[in-house]
Amino acid sequence: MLTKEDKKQLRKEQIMQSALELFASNGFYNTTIPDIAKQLKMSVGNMYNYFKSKDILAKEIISFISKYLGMELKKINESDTTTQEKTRKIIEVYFTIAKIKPEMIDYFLRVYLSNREVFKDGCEGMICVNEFVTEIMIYFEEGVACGDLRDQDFFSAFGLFMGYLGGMVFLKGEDILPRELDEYIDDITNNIYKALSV
Amino acid sequence: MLTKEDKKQLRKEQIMQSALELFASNGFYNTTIPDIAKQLKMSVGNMYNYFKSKDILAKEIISFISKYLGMELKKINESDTTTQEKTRKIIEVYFTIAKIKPEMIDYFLRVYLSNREVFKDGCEGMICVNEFVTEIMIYFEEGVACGDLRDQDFFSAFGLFMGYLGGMVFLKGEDILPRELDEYIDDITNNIYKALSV
Amino acid sequence: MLTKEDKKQLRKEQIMQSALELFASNGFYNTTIPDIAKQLKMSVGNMYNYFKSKDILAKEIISFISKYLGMELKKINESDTTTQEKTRKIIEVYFTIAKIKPEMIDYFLRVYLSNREVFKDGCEGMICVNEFVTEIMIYFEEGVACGDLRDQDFFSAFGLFMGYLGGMVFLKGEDILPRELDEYIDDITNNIYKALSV
Amino acid sequence: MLTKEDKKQLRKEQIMQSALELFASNGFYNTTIPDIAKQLKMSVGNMYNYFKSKDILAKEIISFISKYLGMELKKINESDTTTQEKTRKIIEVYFTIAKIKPEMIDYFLRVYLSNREVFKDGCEGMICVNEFVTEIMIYFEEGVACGDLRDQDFFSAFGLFMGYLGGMVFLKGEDILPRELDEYIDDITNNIYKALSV
DNA sequence: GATGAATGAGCTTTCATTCAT
DNA sequence: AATGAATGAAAGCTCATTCAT
Repeated sequence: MLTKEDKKQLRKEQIMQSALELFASNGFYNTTIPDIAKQLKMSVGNMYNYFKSKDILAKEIISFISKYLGMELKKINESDTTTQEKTRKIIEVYFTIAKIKPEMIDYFLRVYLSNREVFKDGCEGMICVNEFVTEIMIYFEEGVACGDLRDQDFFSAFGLFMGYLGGMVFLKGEDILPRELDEYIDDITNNIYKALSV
Repeated sequence: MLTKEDKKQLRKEQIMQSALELFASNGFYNTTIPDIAKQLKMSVGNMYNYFKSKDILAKEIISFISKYLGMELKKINESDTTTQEKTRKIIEVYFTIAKIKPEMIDYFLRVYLSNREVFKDGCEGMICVNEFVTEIMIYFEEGVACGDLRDQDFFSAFGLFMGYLGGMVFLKGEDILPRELDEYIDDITNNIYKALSV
Repeated sequence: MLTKEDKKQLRKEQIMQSALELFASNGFYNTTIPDIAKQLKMSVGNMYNYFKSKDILAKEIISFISKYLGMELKKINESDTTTQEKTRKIIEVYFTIAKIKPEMIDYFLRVYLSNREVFKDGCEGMICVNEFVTEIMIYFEEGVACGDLRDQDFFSAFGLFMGYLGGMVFLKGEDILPRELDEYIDDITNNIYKALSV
Repeated sequence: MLTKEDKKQLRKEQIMQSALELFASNGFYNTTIPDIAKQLKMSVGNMYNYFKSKDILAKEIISFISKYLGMELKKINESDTTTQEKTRKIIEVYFTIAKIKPEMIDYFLRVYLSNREVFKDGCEGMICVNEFVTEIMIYFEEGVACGDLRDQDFFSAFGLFMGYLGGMVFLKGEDILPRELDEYIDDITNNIYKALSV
């Protein structure tokens, strides 16, 4: 049977999931605590038994997402393939999540990146997206180590990779892309690999 | 001497400049009309003689920025150089603006891209950033036409270019980049050109 | 003991009563939500937990009044008397209410009838004063049925009856009437009955 | 040629006419001075050269209307006909004005009667509708004098007459009347005359 | 833990009126 | 007389958070 702790953790995750969806689709400032409570059929007051403030809720969500994305990337990093194949896999995973759990990527782009003031205290630098960034770093460093990727400043590579993918998902979200994200995978893999490889 | 029309236009631009700075540094929802008015030493009510609503103000600002950036890019497109050199110039201009008028790029990234609900009516698709996007399109198509760039989906190239640059400026803004933006210009030019060239 | 529902309903009625008084004496546009809240020693925000908007509050009040007046008239309609006596009773009831609960009649005349734009959505036609008008209709039709009243267009009779009574209360409110309303009952009964009877 | 005085008076009347229309159709509080100025293609500031305040403008308008209605009634009073015929004529005139210059009657009902606070200072009692009321009084007293009308309290008769007519126009305005106002003239004349005659 | 009424500061917007030109 | 920018107080409404139950 579930312990009290477990039950509380479960409830917290339910709240985070609901909040994640609402924040991602309506934005941080256009989502109210009552909105979240209503979606959960929970009282406003009780929400505060789980998260002391709206900001804290937002921060816990981004950590949660970072862990989730990090885990997915870890699988790729640990797989036994070429750097090129890993590059493609990362893009595929990113786009797949953008398709089946769009709220996650949207949260990343439209809540976390867009409202830095909310994350100022407690998520300085990349603290709250640490797991995710770490895996990208591993991907890059291993690529360099095995001689596939050029040895350049990590952030230069990171900006390229993540800026590019984020940009594409954003364009898709804005209904500006003429084709499905999947259909760009070849092009993008190609572009990124050409850019990063030796 | 200035006509009444001119004076009004001037005042509008002063308001836009002040609002631009405040929106860019504090975010759209954390900047209030009284904040803007106070910075201008103007009454709240009078602000509404120039812009009928906060949203409209935000929209006029993004159009203004788009025109400004578009103009800068136009100069590059019209210059007589190689595509590679143009690529570098675009990056330089982008980073220069990010340095001397950081509020412009910040507004782009943190207000325009981040609060789409505000720009929903009137800035659908890329209407309000039309001038800017158009110049990137020209850069790309001319590069393809003269055989320098690979002929791929425009958005795939656009996402790479703009996602990358935006990502770098963002990282800089977050104080995550270990070096100055300028110092990345070589790497980035290299990466982008490798990605896009034939 | 009172259930939560009951308590909420009670509070709603307290708010309606306060608002009714203020609207009736100061007018709809000269009564602010803070005014109402202050009279109730309640916070502005909390008011909105009971009524989603000032307009909705105004509409619920008129329905409330209509029901109250309708009930009073119903008693008369159901009493076993002559049409002439009923006519007098209606006038008496109307004037009595105008004396002991003047805010009700005033609300009717000075808020409901005077600010139609407020009641446009949701109170079209006579929806919100349905109960009241229905009883007048019953009075009239029964009077016709039993041969006491002339069979004429209902609205012609309604306009006479209600316009007349409203007009008198209005004149009283303006301090124009030289005598008390009660003292006009004979005259008015006489005039109306002469006008409507066969 | 027009003197300065005349020109000013003319302009004042133009303003009053525009304001009358706007007040009557949108209500006093929903009509702004800029609204009126715009309709007149005149500047806001200049409006204040003609009327020192919005309230004063409203008061001058009601006096203007009262004079106009008084004049029309005077013609009837001075005509050589029976009281019954005069009664009908008054109703006809009232309904005719309600049809061809609806803003006048609407102003009376929806601005003057409905926003007493505006007319408190300067239009106490019936000062500002004096000309109009006087003619009704003359109609009534002559009717009594010549033995056609019962000698009752004037206000009892006035309330009946004006309450009735006002009520009918109001019902028409609300689109509640099933027939045209004209078609009620017989009924109403009949009802009023039965009520008032000996 | 759970409820939701209560608070109150703060937001965007409006508008009668004034005043420099 | 004419303009319209400027003022500033005030309105309706929202919402994160608290607290009595």
